[in-house]
Amino acid sequence: MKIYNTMSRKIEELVPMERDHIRIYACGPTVYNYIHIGNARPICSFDVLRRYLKYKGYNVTYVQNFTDVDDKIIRRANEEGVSASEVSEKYIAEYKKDAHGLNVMDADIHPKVTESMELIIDIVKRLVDSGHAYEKNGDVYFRTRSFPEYGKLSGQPIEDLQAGARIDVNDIKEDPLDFAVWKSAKPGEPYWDSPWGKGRPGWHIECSAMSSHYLGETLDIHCGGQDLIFPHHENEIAQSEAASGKKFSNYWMHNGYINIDNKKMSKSLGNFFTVREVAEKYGYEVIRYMMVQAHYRSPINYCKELLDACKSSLERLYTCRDTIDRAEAAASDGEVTAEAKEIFAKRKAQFESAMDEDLNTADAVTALFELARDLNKMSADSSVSKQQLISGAELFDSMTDVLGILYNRKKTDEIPAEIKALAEKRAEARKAKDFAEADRLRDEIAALGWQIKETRQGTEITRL
RNA sequence: GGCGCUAUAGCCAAGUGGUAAGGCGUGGGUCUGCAACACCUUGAUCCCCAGUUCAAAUCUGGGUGGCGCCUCCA
Repeated sequence: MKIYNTMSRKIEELVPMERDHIRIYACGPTVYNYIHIGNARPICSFDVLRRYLKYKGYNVTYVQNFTDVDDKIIRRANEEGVSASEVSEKYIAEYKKDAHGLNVMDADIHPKVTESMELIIDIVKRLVDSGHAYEKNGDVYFRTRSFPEYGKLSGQPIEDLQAGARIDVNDIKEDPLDFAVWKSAKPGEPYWDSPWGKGRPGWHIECSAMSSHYLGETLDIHCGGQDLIFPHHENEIAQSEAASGKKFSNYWMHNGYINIDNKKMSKSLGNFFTVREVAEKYGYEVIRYMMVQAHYRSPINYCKELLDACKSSLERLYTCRDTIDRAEAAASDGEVTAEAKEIFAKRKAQFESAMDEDLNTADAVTALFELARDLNKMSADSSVSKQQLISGAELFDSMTDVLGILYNRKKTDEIPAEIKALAEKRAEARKAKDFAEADRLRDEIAALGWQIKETRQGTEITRL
């Protein structure tokens, strides 16, 4: 399989360090608010990566941190008059609700900054000892010029960075390019004891510390949003490689943005929609589908029209899947025809070659829709065998599992006796060709929250 | 100013030099009491100009438009 490596700016063959094992580190959220749609993108995109690697038979170790100490968290805590940890704990829980709603698997390890202080202090110590960092007034700064390759991920020559940099008023630093790896505690802030006094970690150092601890000094893949390329990932590379002397990550993957009116959605611009509010209107799965229907590196322009289209597309897939089940229940035993085998093999190959090419989920979705059409036709064919439908459904399910969609299939809920009675009355009315009465009963059933419709395999009653 | 991304139908969106997937929507049709679903069908000289080539959405050069990053950000 191939993936686009931001470091080389090329699509490369993915070669793991260990043959069957892939170690992935994904930058997780700073937990000071509900996540917005833009935050949901890397979560979903890299969940698909993980699912596909597993589908391919790899053992995946996936680590995603929670940044639970940070200026924004502290500010929020002060605004609300609660402790920083109350804020972070609350939003970690809310994050998990959203992630689960989006059908995102939990990471194998979800380290928190507050629980990783020893690791962080240790790496800062090593950087100070080796001369890559220095302490000033209780702060510790990374000496950026001590890492000559600085800028290699973002493609920013170090001189241009300096020229274009927003001027930092902090004149404590030796060089404006230097960045904090440890910050001394200001009054009222949470702090930890360190060799440099009471303080807390800078933003970038946590990922260096946690990733190497859980995954080793060299990662297979490091992922995150495009806006993390600079400075976050650039700084991680500098710190990690300066500390270990080894390559930090073999591959770098970055997802594209979600835009609103063609402008980047971000918390700082305030033009964001939370996952929560969109999910209330459309359901989580429409969001998930929206992520998957485009390629992960392309921008997505978020709008109502897109959500509506995604919702309809998803319904088509659900209808197909339900139709297969009904047809299967009605079908009799028999062979999978050679023609069907050929169709299934073709769709499978189509799906895999799309996914192998830098996770082209847009093309993978095409394979899924074409399979859906094939299966709709088979389901309508009265001579189709049970085995053939089962085999098709298995393929269909394996694709939707990789994409992480169709996870809300309605269980055949128990139909209340009241509804059953009304449905029966309607069936009699239809038999007697009293269609006005039949339609009235259908409306009555709908008013009670149930939907009744005719299918090729008979009348079906589902919850609205 | 530096670095980079992008331009494909009404909308969304793939596309690996050989003559444009898929989805949504629209119009038409088949099926069904109706509806819904499904199936068939309806649609693009691929932003502009030049070049390379037997052949360009695809490669090269030059425009134009849109977007992002350049120490808060997914």
